[in-house]
Amino acid sequence: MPELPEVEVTRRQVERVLVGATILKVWTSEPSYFFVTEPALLKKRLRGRLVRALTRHGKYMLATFDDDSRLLLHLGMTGQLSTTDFPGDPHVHLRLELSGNKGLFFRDVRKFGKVEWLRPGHSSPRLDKLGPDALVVVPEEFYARLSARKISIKQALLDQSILSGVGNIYADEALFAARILPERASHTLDQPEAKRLLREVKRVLDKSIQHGGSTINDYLQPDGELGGYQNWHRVYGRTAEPCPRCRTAISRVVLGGRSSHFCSSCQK
DNA sequence: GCACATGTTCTCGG
DNA sequence: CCCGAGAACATGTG
Repeated sequence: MPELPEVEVTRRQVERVLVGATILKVWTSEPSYFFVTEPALLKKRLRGRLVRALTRHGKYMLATFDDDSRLLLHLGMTGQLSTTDFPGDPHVHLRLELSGNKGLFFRDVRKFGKVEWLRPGHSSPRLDKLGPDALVVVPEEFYARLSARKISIKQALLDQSILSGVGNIYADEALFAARILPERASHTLDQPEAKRLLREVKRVLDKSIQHGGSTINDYLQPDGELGGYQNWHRVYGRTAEPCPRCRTAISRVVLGGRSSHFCSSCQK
């Protein structure tokens, strides 16, 4: 479900109920690796806190509280934040009761998501190793980072320590738009190609945010609405369908353990 | 039963 | 240290 656009759409809606609210009550499911911070400690640290801000870096959201402690959230593969509860649903792992009769609910079927509380003035290794956000990075830095690596450009885009926010869908869509093959070695892209690729990365991410993200299986916005950008995917999930530019059948290969969809004719 | 899934992280061998 | 392949995490869908 969640790459940068889905996380940003989620952040914008959650911000409206969370910022300015006080956490009155915290409910958690049983301990699991979903909880980087143990549920018992998490409850103790969150109760009574006033939320000052909700920001995003790549696929991570970060809530900042009145005492300068923070809460790091990652949606993993199937995580979703909702402003309404899922009564009786066994996949809900965190429920926050907020002032003003509001609530925030974290559901995650596969539990690849993460919740980590950060004490004031402290960070987290997961946060520290992230590369620049895909919507913020400038072309010069993007090019420099790609030039330093011999892995495929597809794997470079997916590596969150090189660039953060791009996942499997938007990597394929951006490479198609920039007419670059996913197997191309990262360091073989020249400066104009890197610039073109970054422009398309940003264009694809922005457009998806405008459409509310991509709903492939179960992604829902916090208000329960479906995303709409899946209808604009040009190669992702379209193996063997005609390329929208040249009608060549879309190819699928596995790179870094993830499927890559591309046109072997118009991507070079 | 099998293949596959929008993510991250670790291991092993080269 | 860099790189690729494969697996692990947990659960669902087709």
